Amino acid sequence: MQDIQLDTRARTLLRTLIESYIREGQPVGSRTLARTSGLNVSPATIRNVMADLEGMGLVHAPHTSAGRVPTAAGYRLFVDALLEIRAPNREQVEAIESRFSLGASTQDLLDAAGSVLSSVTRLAGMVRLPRNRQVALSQIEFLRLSERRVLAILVIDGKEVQNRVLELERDYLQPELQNMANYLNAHLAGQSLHVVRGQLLAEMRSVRRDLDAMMLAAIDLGERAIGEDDPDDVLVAGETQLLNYDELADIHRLRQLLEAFHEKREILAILDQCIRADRVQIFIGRESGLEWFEHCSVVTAPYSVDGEIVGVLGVVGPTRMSYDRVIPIVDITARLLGAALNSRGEAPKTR
Amino acid sequence: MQDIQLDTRARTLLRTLIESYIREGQPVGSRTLARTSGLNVSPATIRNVMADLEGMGLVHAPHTSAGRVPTAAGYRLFVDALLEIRAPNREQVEAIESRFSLGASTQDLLDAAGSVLSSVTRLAGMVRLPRNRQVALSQIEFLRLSERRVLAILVIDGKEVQNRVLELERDYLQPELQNMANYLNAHLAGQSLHVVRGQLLAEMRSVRRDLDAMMLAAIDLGERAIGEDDPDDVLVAGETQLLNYDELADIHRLRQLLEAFHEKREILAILDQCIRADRVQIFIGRESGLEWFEHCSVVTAPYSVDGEIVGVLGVVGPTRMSYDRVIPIVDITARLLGAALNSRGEAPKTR
DNA sequence: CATTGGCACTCGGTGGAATGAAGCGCTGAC
DNA sequence: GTCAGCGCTTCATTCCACCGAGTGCCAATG
Repeated sequence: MQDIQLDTRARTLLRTLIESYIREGQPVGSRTLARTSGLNVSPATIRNVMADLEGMGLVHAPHTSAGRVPTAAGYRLFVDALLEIRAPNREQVEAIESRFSLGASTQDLLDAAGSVLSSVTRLAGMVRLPRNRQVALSQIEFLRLSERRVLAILVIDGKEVQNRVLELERDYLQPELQNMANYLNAHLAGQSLHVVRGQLLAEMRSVRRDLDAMMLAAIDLGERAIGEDDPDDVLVAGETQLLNYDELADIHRLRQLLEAFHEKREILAILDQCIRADRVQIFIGRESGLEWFEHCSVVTAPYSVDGEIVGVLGVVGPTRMSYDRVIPIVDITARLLGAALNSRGEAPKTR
Repeated sequence: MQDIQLDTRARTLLRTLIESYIREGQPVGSRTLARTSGLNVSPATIRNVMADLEGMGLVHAPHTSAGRVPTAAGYRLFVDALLEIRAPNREQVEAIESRFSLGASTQDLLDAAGSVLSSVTRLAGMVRLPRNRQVALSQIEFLRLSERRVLAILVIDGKEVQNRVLELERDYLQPELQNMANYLNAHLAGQSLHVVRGQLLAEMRSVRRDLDAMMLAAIDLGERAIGEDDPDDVLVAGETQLLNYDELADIHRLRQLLEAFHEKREILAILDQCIRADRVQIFIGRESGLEWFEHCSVVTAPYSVDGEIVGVLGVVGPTRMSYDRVIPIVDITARLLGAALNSRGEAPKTR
């Protein structure tokens, strides 16, 4: 895959070819290209160029006498160098924005993002749930369930609530637990979860002897409550949209695809690859490393809160999706989701 | 749809026809029937009988010279009168039983039930989540989140935890909340949720003037915490199994089907119809009231805890599913799920 | 009267041939 | 380098003939 210098004409042709193929879904012949490319050349000339492009592996003829179809490499070059991103339509932006209602919970916002992606792009949407490392812990409480089981309640951002059942070695009475919670709240509330965790660990290691037994137990308990992080997960929306695309209509493949969405593990793997990138990323066909993604592409963008990337969202669809439309939508959705999550951040501090 | 008296021979023929169609998925001709029915009659005779059956609307010929295919009415008669349920295979029962691991949470058990149904029957499984009216409330706690928002924590069966955020008219301080929780726990813990609710309402109405302000507030709070029941929901598993059946392979229908599973509302409606029946129930084709169920059947069975029906589970598949295999599986799964939920019921009382 | 064998008829599916359209490669001219 | 033209390849569609499965009807039979 050495990168190849193409003259302007070849680039124009490749671009119009791909655009046409994305629109029509059928091999594009030289005559069509001659008409639509805007260049003033004859089909014969175009045929020559196409032969070159085929030699470079950018296009491919399904059979001797059919038009050309872009290859994965062709798409790659296209999105990297030839694609003109449509300026995001103002109405669309507003339409998306309106789906993120102001008072919504994190879960609602994520759901909304998934459904926006899927409905606006008519593809399958997916949202990597945010790591909650950097969300602020506003309160922690313990509740004795039974002899050795304690329910830890984490209130995050003053809104989200998480429960965890802890199995303990000895029995704690409710007043004890109350005290520990008070201690932890006094010291740690308002910090982000991973900071809290770091502090707890640090305190446990270094200043152990300076603390009385209660605080020590409190720290231990706190660490255990925070430590067992939920297994990160991914949210998928509108996978049935993919039934609309003929090239995926092979029942067998389709089943594989839908099951992958169900399992989610592989989707997760793809999204995890993107979490570092700070802008829109595109995987074409097998670039994702999954064979059954042969005819699929993935467009993702990370979203961030407080300048820190907390998750990724994106869409999956046929390789011939209209990137010019999809890319800005994914981009905007990521931004707006980030913004929505952000604006909701000022938790009313309690106590 | 007057019920029709069929002589033994006609019944035998209808049965073998349907059995054959379920196996092969293709119209059944008179010769095949003559061979497989076990009756010692010629194809010609069978043709006469088939003409009668067709007159009664039990079978139908897709075109002049094809074999016969059962109609919805035919299936109905078949499952009502002709079907011989296979005795549940002991190994299968054990296989299913083993999927309900002993210590699992309610959610896990329900998931397991869905996945068992889908994998064993190779159809789409669904489980109506149990109404939690009759599960015992073992503990209730309140946690002040911010000025007017209180988190109510319901511990059910000593295991399950439910959170609800209540928006209140005035500010309550944590000690106040603690008192109210104590009061409620003392009076109500261990009762089933709907009993609790009834008690709360009764007390509020009748003995209002005998209670001090605190208890009154406590009762109000308790009522609000319990009152907003989660919207009941349904769990769907393995809907991609349906992609295996040719008769549903029409992409368009398939999409409708999968989207229905996604939406779940219509599935819910079907399941709700079954919640009263105390045994396996079967809907064939349009009997469910949904046109797009044309070629689908639904087999359901309620499951119960403590003798009280708390939910329904079942499968959806093509009309020509093998009822003799599916029915006992659905039946057993329902029983085993009930048993598993039951054995887990003895909540360790706290406090 | 129920049963049966026979016969003509009707469809749907299959396979091959014919036709047409789309499009390419190549060549030779400008 | 560009282009028109020619011949070739391939796929898709159509048409037709044919086969097989299966029916409906009828007349014969016990």
